[in-house]
Amino acid sequence: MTKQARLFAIKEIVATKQIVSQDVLRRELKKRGCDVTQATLSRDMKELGVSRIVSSAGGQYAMQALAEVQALRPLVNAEVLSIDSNEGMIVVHTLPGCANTVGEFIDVQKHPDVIGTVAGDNTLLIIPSSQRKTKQVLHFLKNKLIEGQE
Amino acid sequence: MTKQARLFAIKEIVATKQIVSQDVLRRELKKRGCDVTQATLSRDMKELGVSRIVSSAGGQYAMQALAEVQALRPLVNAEVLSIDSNEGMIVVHTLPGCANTVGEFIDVQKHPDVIGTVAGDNTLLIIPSSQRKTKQVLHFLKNKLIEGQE
DNA sequence: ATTGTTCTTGCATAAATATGCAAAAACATG
DNA sequence: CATGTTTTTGCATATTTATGCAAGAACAAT
Repeated sequence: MTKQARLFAIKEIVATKQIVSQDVLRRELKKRGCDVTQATLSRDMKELGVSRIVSSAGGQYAMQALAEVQALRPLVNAEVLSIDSNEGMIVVHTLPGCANTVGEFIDVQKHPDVIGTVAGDNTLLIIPSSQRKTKQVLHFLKNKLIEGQE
Repeated sequence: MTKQARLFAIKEIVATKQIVSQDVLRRELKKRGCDVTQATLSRDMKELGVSRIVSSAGGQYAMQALAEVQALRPLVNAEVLSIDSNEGMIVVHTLPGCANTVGEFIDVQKHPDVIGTVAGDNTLLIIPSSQRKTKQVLHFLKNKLIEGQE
């Protein structure tokens, strides 16, 4: 697994699960076939701008807003946190305020099996032309949004 | 110096200075005549929702929004008007302008079967991880949003 | 005042995170 | 390919943060 893939996996895990320590994250990554040490994760999180948030309720990791992170890339890639789907639609999580940008980016592709997108603040909903096409569109989006190639 | 005064001083210091560790904060407080241990500050920051933010640029403490979201729970109850669903998604109606708040509240739960929420002004769409899970998620949300229990 | 209760704090230490350094891997160039 | 350069990583450990426990302070009710 490449470093880039690991960084994205970290974003996705942090966006969708309660991660309370780097060691928990390490185990989560291991499940996905990525075996690295806590030291590497400490460096990754610094690079990604993922921090531990504490409150009376407990502590967990979360992405910071893009503005706070002096992000190197003005790329859609940096704004996308995770991509999930169920049988009939696809949900993309983004940094706060970025769903719209990512939605427009997808719109201009004019993929024949994407009939529409709806953007909230940090969540983007993508509707495939048919439930049958969901997987196919999901694959297309992961390529497009993460690796950033055709 | 009372605890309340100290908590206020911490907020003020964190908002105006680069605080990179609890020990730096401890020295800053000492200048103002407040001499406490690092252990106390760890507890204070948890209570205040002040967290350490890291990025390539370095690390420093800042107030966090997540704590505020958790504190919203009592309000969420009042803002929710209705919860309905069809086979594949759930729609929550809220007071005007409140859909976003309720959405964030649901997001931070990170329920494994909720892959995302999209908020309009007074309508919130919730996407379950699978159509099979819709009923289950619906039940969870009714508990969480209406009865308001854990 | 006495007793019981709750809150706050420091101490010691456990737990978690960050980092210097060297090795390995990836990349570039002659 | 051989050689020099940069990047990535693990190891060991330093640094930083969190917490169990007991003592002291604050408060209440009798």
